[in-house]
Amino acid sequence: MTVNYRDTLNLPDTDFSMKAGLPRKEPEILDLWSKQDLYAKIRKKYENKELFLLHDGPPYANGDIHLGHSVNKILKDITIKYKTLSGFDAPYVPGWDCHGLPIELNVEKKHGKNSELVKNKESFQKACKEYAETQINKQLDDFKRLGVFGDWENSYKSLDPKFEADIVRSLGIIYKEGHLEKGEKPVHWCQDCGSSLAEAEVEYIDKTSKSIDVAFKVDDTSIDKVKDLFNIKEADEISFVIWTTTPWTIPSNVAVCINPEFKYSLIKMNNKFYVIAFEMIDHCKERWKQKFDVISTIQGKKLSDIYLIHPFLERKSVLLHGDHVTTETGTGCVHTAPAHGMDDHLICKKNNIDTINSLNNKAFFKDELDFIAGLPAIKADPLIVEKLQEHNALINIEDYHHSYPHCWRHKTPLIFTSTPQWFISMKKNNLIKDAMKDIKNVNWEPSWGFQRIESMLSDRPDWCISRQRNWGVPITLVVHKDTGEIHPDQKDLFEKFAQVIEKDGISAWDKLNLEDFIDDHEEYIKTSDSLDVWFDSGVTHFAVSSKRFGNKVISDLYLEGSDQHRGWFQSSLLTSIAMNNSAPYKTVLTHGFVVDEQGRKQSKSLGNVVSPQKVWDSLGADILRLWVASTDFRSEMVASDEILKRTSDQYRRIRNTFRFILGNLSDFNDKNKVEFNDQVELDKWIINETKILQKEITALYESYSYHKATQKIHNFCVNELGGIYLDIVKDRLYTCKNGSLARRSCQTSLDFILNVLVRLIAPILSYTAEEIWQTSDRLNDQEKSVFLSNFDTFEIESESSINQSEWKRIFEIKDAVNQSIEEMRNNNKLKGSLDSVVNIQATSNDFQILKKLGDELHFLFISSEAKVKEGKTFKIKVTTSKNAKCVRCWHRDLSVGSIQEHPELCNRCIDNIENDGEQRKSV
RNA sequence: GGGCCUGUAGCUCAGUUUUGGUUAGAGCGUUCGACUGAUAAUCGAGAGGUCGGAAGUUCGAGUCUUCCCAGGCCCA
Repeated sequence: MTVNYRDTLNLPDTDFSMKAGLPRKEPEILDLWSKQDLYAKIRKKYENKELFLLHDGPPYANGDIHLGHSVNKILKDITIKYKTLSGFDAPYVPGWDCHGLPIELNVEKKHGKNSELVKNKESFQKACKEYAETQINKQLDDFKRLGVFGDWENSYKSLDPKFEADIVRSLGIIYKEGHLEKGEKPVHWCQDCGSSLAEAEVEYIDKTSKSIDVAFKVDDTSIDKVKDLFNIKEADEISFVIWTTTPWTIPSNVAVCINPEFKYSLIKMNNKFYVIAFEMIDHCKERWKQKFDVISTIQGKKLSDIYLIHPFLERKSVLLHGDHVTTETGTGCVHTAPAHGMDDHLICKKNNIDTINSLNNKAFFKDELDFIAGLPAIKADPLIVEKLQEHNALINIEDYHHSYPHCWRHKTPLIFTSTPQWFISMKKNNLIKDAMKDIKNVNWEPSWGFQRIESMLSDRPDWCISRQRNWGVPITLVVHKDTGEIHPDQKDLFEKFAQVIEKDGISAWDKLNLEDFIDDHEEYIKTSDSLDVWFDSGVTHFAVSSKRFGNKVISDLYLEGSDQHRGWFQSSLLTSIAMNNSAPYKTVLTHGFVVDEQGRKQSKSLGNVVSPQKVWDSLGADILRLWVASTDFRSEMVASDEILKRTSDQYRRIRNTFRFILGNLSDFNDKNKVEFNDQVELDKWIINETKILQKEITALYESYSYHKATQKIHNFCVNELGGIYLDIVKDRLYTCKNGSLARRSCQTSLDFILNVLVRLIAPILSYTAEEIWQTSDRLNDQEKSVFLSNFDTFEIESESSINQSEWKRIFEIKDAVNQSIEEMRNNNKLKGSLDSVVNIQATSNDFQILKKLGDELHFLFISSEAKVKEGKTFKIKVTTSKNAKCVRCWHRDLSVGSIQEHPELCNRCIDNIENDGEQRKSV
């Protein structure tokens, strides 16, 4: 280029860099948000708007946050930001669950199990509290780093004395409503914890146990009856054979169950007589490796009112009927120890048979059984087996592999044993019935959430809320020291104790003197159990939502992982029904778990864990946010290096689209805006497309379909913008006269797109949206942050000479032209599309449409010339332009070389440089 | 073992309900090409799928039924 015509062009100019550098830039934006106190500003702006309450389920205050936490917080944040931009008052109060065993174990580990600090309850509680607080601070920084907006300074923590007091008050209300019950039921017990465990603390791991088949002789009082039933005369004694995998429970046996619907057979083996289920004969032969004869078979239901004798204790054991008896394995006769099994417990309760527990309240064998006295339950197995052998009651012993409950912390096998516990009863005051009814009024998202919680509720046992631990809220009950009866004033005592705890924390319970509260204090004692931590988080609707957003407020949304159908969704539901007779939420939305590319769960041992910290340090939190948003969170969410790389690609495309738009708006302001009716037709088209997009995207946000929203935004950048609009419009932006209508019309559209798009991406790409906002004065002059702006609602403009469906057809033709140009390229007939001349023969309809573009048709194809004529068929002919190339606009035109002053330029460019500039109507 | 859920191109997702219907779509990536005025960017074109598997219903199945396989959550 002899003359520097490049300077006569309007080329893009922006500080918005192509390379994002998110790991460096994001902390700066975080600082900016913090400095301008953005969250408080948002609250102020929306204080009188309609409330949208997303109530945060508290993560446990232990350990670094992992990808699952990130998914959960980001989904919540996207939702909150979308609702905010939609004009709702959508506060977010994050919280933490702070009591419980894992924290105790960490503190024990840190200070030593036998240290003075740990042994003293008060100092131990203090240490637990301090530990939890350090964990919270660490997690808090990480949650903030994700770009999550919330009231971080006023987050809720279940360790706050005020919160602890509200837990006590909640229990008080539940007590008043008649749902509390003292019971002695078998619970999972961990010998290492010295405590019963919640369902959530139990883990099933494969284990090999000793399984034994044990003979229970028929008692003298019943032998004749049994002989009659089986029609046998010669037998002196007959035994029922049971099978169990827990020999240590034999001393607690009080019954043997059979299924009345099954058939039972009398068999003769080694000259002795036994009864087993008919269906289990082959199974037993195989397991026992014995031959035996079947003497006779009768229906199970005939075997009633029969007593057996315990194999080595002087005690009778009764034969019971039960539907829970199956023919899956064993003998069809089930050893029943109500102290150590839920089915056993229930069937004995039904038949009014007392529980006998040979374990003491620490799950060691009581003194009365001298051969095993003082042993922990499972350790007694070999001695029990020996004892059975001595009494000729052991038919068979073998290894048995099964999935067995283990402690989630210790990974050691649990036992099931009865201890005195406090329960929230499901039936006593219709709690479960009311809950089952109310879940029908909740919107479960996805809809199968309903089936899930329904089936879980329908078979759930009473809720054991007692824990024999130290780091937890005390069950502030006062009971009679002899009878165990609850004090008559208990209803009022809850509030009194709550006030003490609110002032001095949970340690105050151990220190307070009953004489300060009741007159008959000498007759009563304080209970020492603490509350199940699930109770703590279960009452956040009371301790947090009700307190901050109005009494008995019902949250719009609970949003947690699908595991919470058994956890928090349920504990919240049950306490809320018990306290307020209503579910605490209107909608429950669940997300799946994070898995690796093979669909397996992420675990340290598999080495497939993606750390969120690494992601935001290397790629940026916005990439993590985009990954969360672009994944269908309703099922498992796959995370891997490749997927994050794809996500970065997607991000770059969106970023570069903004960069291009920002670059071409550097000289644009409100005064330059062109009225819609005066705009070039193509610019009108993209404005309408953008409005349609906005409508679609907000609808997708509304239905939590973030992955579809993300895809649509990206596709818009790629297809409508990159592939069509921006590509075509470049010519006009760069080459038209600076202040010309042709150029300003286009900038008006770009400005519109920018305004709409930056808001649409803000809930997801929060950092980038803010960076864009801060880069552009046009945006920044509206509000100081994108999050102080709102979505607008738009009407589709119809004052266009070419409507949207005609444009659709035009772009189909453009696709066809592209293919023809490509063919020419492949044949080396031309290189760039500006080398081409396009001739179209179109049928009537197409002709009428294309004609509307007039002389500007070639700009549509980015060719140097284009003509259309009417014909019977549709044909495209692409030829190579013979004309010289204009060095400024790169179009090939006949006029190039014909003007003396500018021999390298075309007429159009000269017009744009020296005269009024060209006119554009359509393209 | 049971309940609920998932399985469509290398990757992320549409399409599966109310309505079973021509050659199953998109974007990314990949390959080839163009441009060098969005440049570690952008534009164009191409390749890529026995819709987890099998059987069945039907004139016709990604879509309906049954079974199986792999995986997830929760339980036992």
